[in-house]
Amino acid sequence: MDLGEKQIHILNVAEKLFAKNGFDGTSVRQIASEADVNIAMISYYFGSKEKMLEALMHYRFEGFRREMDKVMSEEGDYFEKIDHMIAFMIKRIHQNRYVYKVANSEYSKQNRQVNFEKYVAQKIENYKLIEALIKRGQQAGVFSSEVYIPLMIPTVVGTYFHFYYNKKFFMTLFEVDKEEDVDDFVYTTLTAHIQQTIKKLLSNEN
Amino acid sequence: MDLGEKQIHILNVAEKLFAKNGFDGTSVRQIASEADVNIAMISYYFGSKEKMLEALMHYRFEGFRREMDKVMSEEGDYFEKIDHMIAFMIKRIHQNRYVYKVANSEYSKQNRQVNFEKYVAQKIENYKLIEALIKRGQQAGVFSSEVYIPLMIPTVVGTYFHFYYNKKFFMTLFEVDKEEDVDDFVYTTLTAHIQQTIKKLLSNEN
Amino acid sequence: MDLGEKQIHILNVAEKLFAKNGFDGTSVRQIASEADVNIAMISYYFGSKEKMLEALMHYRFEGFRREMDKVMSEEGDYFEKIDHMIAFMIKRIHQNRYVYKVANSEYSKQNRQVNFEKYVAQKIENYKLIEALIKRGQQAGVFSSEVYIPLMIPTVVGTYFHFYYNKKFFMTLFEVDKEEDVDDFVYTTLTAHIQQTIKKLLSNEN
Amino acid sequence: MDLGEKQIHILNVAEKLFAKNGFDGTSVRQIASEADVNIAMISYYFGSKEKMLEALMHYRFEGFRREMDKVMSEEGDYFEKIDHMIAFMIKRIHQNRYVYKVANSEYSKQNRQVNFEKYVAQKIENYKLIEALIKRGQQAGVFSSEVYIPLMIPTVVGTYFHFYYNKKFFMTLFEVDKEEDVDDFVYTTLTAHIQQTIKKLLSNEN
DNA sequence: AATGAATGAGTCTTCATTCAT
DNA sequence: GATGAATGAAGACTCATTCAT
Repeated sequence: MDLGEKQIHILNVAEKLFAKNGFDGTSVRQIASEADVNIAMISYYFGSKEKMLEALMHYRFEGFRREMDKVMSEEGDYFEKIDHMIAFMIKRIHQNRYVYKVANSEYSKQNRQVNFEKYVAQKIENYKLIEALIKRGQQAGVFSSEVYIPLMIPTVVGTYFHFYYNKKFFMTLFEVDKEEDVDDFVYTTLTAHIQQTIKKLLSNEN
Repeated sequence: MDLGEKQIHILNVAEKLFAKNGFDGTSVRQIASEADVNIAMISYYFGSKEKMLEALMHYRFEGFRREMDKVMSEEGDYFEKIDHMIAFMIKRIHQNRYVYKVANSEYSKQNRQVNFEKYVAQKIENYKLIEALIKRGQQAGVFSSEVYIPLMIPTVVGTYFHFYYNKKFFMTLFEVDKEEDVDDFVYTTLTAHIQQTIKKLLSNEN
Repeated sequence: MDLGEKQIHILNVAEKLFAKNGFDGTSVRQIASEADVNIAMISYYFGSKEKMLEALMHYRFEGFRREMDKVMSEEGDYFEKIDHMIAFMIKRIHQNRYVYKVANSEYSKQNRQVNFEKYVAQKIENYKLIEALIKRGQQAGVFSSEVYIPLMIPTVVGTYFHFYYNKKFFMTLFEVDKEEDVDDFVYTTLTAHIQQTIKKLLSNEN
Repeated sequence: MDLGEKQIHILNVAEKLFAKNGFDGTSVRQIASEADVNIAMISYYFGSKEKMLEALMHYRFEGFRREMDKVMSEEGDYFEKIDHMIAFMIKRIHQNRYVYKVANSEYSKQNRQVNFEKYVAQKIENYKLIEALIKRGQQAGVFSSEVYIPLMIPTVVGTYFHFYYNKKFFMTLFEVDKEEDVDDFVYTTLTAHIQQTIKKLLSNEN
């Protein structure tokens, strides 16, 4: 599906509303009104509310694997590669946090009418990339072998999300008042924390 | 608010439906029908859908702090205390995973009509408990000081949730087919992973 | 029906709420809550919401005819009798304005479930009293004969009600600000206006 | 707001139902069903039940002042002008008696959600027209000065309404059986009664 | 290609009343 | 005599989608 300017505008509006009020909590009326577009356009362009979310996810997630591949092939030792990888993941997720939020939420529902096939396929591909890196590091004797590789994803990604969903709470603890400084905090302190956590976990010494 | 048997029954039904279909995705009709109760009872007992969620959260979260306090005062060295604490947290959260899911989801919404004051107050209390333990460990020279204490919560809790929201995916990687074995996995492997992660992070050697 | 203290209390509360929000606009819940009485009591005491209104009307309208009879037998010439009668009517109606308001409103509805038999019977009796007085005056040659006797009731009563329903508007025109001064205005100026109107209408000179 | 054919149809249906059963006593379901229109159309066209009433009032009251102005500028002496004015007012009000009934009823409620600003503004304008006429008559020495001008409105309008709300009763007294003859009665006898009343009140002789 | 009107199913909540105690 | 729990019907309104143009 090739997206026109108007479609993209609608997706941007929808993304923000979904993040603010949830998928169910956002009506197509709201989206149409905020995007200054006729209500019928959503069905017209995307077919349905659900398919609009699919289009949004595709639009945002596209290119993740390719870029991550590139990042991981940058020169550096294994720990540096981990650093790059985590920094990239957090940055990418943070930039697309709105879609991820809706995606996570809808994905975990049972009788979902949203099609997550592509989303899952991408998850698998990304996991394989990470697994491959760690296994190579283990074979090289740099990384500890006593580690649950699949569970490192939840630690990286889950740390970010639990922080972000409760950012008000945590930013108070760090005495960060301004909303604008959150981005900064994510790219510096939070990223550093996750990198430190994973690297220590992978380290051989204990 | 003291809950009668019927109220508790309704809350149990609501909890599962909320977890399955989301708060907005669940109608009071559905709840009433599944609980085999007249629709009007929800308003009668709880006042509104939102207040029912508040009642549910109160019902489930009550006692957390007291129990956690108890767990942390069990004998053992600092690392054992961390082990106990994490095991307790994961167990408690896993048992109440349904409410936590709804709570997290609704909490992160903007124009929410659900009152989260108690929920937030509890978060703070729990955090203080953890912070106190770690600071004592640091003063005793057992724990590393180069650590972002507040961010350890997201690492513990976020790891669990991101695992659980995507359990289908991760259980495939661990070749666990049966739904019943998930509980087991959470209490053994996942708990071990989180304990290992946090303990390595807190360790002085690196 | 003999009314206990509690019943009367409920009727007083109901009366005010009906006047404020209309009969349909007032729920038995509201009445029960404001009267600090169990909801079931309304049905228990009166049978239904409608029958409660009937009880209220009976309670308030009782004695009207007897008193009016007495007023009209006071000594004085025919015009003085008219003065006394109008003053009495306005006073009585003003005192019971709340019930009259509901009664009027409900009475004019079509598919009403409220029984207005007694109310109508009383109307007729009152009319006969007035008619008799005027006819006597006409026979005595004091009152004009070119007058529609039945239509004088609407002129007396209607003037009061249209004034009262729009009291805010008219009190502004008379530069009366305080709500408390309305009673005074009704008993002096408004009563005088109606008396003047009817007496001129009945006068023989023109 | 420009009204289409369907909107006007809905308003006509609503008007009659409101008059019959009151505003609260009429459900949008009823209106929609009687007007053979989907329920959602009421919200779609008017926004809400309350706003529908506002639209109805606007639709019916529009043009009153302009027409009344015209009527009052017809040639004739002061008393003839009063005759014309009263005849016009009664005719206009009688034609729109349904809306007036609801408007009066809702206007006198306390916590009303209906916006009556325009309605009140119109009341004031109409009053000024009447006041001006009477004052000119007084200055010309034709009308008595011992008269409460603002209270003449309640006498004109209130007489009509109290008659109409109790038309069954009064028509019995006049031995008018057929509903169709009521219109006639209003335009002849009732109008004559009101004209006579007001003119006698304004006359200098007494 | 794009739209405003229209739809029917669905939302939560409140209603007056009754029932068992 | 009095009550709190419970009921089924109805309340106004909003939903995502479709249709005729």
